[in-house]
Amino acid sequence: MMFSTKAEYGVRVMTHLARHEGGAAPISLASIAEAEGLPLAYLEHLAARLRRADLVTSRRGAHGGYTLARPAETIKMADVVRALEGDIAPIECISAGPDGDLVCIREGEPGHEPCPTKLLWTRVQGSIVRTLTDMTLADLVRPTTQEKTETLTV
Amino acid sequence: MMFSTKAEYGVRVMTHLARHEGGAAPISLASIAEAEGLPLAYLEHLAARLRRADLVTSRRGAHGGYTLARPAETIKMADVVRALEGDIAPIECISAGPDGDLVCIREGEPGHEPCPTKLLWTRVQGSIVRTLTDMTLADLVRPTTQEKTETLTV
DNA sequence: CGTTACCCTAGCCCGCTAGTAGGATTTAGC
DNA sequence: GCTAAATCCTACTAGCGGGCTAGGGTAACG
Repeated sequence: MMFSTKAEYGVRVMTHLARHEGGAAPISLASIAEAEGLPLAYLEHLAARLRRADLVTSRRGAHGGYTLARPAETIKMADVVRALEGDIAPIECISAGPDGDLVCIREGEPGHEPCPTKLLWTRVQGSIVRTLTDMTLADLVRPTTQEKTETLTV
Repeated sequence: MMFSTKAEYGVRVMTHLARHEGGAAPISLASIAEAEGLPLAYLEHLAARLRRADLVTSRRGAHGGYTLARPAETIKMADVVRALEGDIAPIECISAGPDGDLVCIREGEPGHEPCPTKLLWTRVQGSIVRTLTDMTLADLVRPTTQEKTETLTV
């Protein structure tokens, strides 16, 4: 398993919001929880993460709830997943340095070249991030043209 | 974090074997453990997985050890990772059905269309599997042309 | 002013990861 | 054959993170 249910549930919350966004009326978490069959108390944590990442906006009080912070077309799934799971790294040894590019933990220890495996993990990371940034929330909501056998076999 | 140290250590063992495979003499786990700075007892578990997957062959007794089961060029990294980590699925709800293609857990429950998010996870899964099957062990061992900024920024 | 919702903090349980421990078995070399 | 070097196998464990629950505080609508 690679992503936890945080990503799964959170993405489902986002798609629910995107689909039922008719008027300006916000949607309560409780109704989402019921519709999706997910525990409300847990969703609150995830909603908090989404809000802190400015992906949704909230309105408190009666008839309050959540709405998307911006149009679904402009919400990259990479941002959603990152808000929920934290940085996207396939493995501990690889992480994003301050300058933004990927570094191996033991890079710099003299005589100790970076993991020979760095090439592998950076490629995996790259392909994940690439597919995630190429998709927007709108892609998940579209009338589902169900492009079936587009994926590889395991 | 997506892959555990099982994948990391295991891949390092494989690259170590690929690089130091001069003659027919097998390489002991103890020497690998020392060279890579990894705990021997733990590597034994990983070596067992690699052996059961027919990726390495072992010789017991004095001067025993491990060798690659076949040339590095023919060893796909996807097989290595799968041997170590189990099936490659980005998330619980998606798994490989008996027929080989990906199914959503709650697919089939009537009225309940598959996760609207299935498209997302299958694409992520596809891209991971694709990069992993496109690389062989030989690619990790080559004189490392260090293709630096090929990866995306996080 | 009460109800409806979001918001925050704290904590709990369980399974898995990352090991350790200890022994049994096989082989090479003296 | 004996011994040392190695793989094999099973069992056990500490710790941590995931996946929640609990309980209260706070803003807004009617």
